[in-house]
Amino acid sequence: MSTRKGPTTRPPRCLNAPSCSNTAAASRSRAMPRRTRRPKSSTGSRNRCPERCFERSSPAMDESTTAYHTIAEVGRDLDRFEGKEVELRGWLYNKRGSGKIQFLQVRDGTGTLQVILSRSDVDEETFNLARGLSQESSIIVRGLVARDTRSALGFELHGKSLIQVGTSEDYPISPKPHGVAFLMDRRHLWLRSTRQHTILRVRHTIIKAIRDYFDSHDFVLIDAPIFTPNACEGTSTLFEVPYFDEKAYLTQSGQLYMEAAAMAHGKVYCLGPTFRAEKSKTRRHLTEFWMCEPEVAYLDLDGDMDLAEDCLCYVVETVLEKHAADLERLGRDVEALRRIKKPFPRLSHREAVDLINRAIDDGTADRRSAGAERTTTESIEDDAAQLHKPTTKTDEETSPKKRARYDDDFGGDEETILSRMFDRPVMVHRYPHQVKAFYMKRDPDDPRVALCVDVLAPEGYGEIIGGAQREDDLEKLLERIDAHELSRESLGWFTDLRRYGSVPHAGFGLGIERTVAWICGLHHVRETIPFARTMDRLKP
RNA sequence: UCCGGAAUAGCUCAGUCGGUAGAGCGGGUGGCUGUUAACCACUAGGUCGGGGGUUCGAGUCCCUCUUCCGGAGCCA
Repeated sequence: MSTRKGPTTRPPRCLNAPSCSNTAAASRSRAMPRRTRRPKSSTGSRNRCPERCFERSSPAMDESTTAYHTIAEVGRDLDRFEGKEVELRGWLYNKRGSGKIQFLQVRDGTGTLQVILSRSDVDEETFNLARGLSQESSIIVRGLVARDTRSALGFELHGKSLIQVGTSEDYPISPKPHGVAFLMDRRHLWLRSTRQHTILRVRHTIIKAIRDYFDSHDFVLIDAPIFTPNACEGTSTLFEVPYFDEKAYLTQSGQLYMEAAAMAHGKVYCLGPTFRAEKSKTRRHLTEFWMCEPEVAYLDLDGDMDLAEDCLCYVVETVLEKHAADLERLGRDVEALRRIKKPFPRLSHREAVDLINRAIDDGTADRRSAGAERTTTESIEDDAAQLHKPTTKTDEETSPKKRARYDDDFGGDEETILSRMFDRPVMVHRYPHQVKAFYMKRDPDDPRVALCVDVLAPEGYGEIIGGAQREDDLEKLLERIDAHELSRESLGWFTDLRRYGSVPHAGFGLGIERTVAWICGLHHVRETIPFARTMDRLKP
């Protein structure tokens, strides 16, 4: 929907264009919106729709002083709008009132505003229409903008007229807490709830910040394919799909393609969906998730860590600038986010293992998982209710003391312990090579480890970035391919990159959903993506 | 796949020792001119997840299946 500032200057367009183009039957069959008050207008005959649909009588369609605005627009420029009449188009979020006054909470996508309808200000038909509105009815309201300290936004609207555009009967998500399964089944509606609305707006900002960061550092966006002929990393389970007469797989990483692109453009990144068919059932796993993967020619591991650190700081800073109040409302400890500043601690895997084991021995290891103190329920209001819910107990006093090992990857527990020791992301580098992907370069100073890095978000959130310097030597790469029992032939294009002007290069993959969960302080990644795909959820 | 937990009104839940089913919210009706998850009164709403068993009697005990939730492994 277009938004206009100031009075309408171009001819208004019928919102309902398809059904207005003289398809009388279609138009008649749809519920005729109830219009209760014809706004005074002397030029109402212009732009009339040939059918008797509501657009022609909508206040917006008349050339009056009232223009259509969003709640955000009004809030941004309150000095200009105060005392002016505006029109809002949105949905009824909640309603309270008496026989003489009605308080409508109207959301329009940009915000939620209270509209007051007094019996003394409007005609009876309008007042009764307001009284009878149900949750999520779509409505168009006109009224005067007024400052008021009783409003959370600092202003409200004194309604003068009201049109119901669409009805909404038995809206399932009532303004009370619901269970996760119930809400996930109705994710298409849950998106409208304040909390979910806020989270997806923060997600938008995070993705935009990531793109802005790379764009402003001379990176080129290169889109990686979704269909791939073979496993990129060989370890994870892939989704297999028929591809004409052969089999294809949904990509689990754009990484290899980014290596090719980096040899063409120097600095590149991709940002797209990734698919893993692993049967993971945890709060940090999805079968379909989004990843940003930068790749840079002539970059070594230290440079790669610099890049990851700088990028994350920019993203956090940007989110804090735009969403500090939103994060507060989500229950996020904003001060903890403000501490996310360079430099991030850098530990070798070996040092990290020692640190973890010392903590386990001292009994200071904190295994609680991130966000565990909160339960996942939701009301349509901000999650004040959630914060008052009884805490769930998650301390695992009985958990066996499993010590970290030099020759093995971290488990979730170890990651959690480590990430709780620092107030900013931790970069753990040089993991044992045998637990890492074939394309990672071995450390020339210690062939037991790979030149790789995992960035663990603090507060128990764990891994949000995995990166590495890539093996640029043809012979060594071929050895790795054989050792991992991958096909030299199908990776021929990839090994070509080492035949024709190979250079040191590095990159990483940043998980969008885990980053959103961390920044928003969420318990589970399923709330960070509009329509989560998990092991046992493909709907809606 | 493995280990735990759960399933009762549209939703969130309670239901004691095995004795014929409860609340709040939501819906409906009425009341209230500044409400903030509004409030007050009245009202409708149930195959207690499916199947089997024990018992005079099962929401409650046992077996089984299904679904969901949490966790592990793997990973971003």
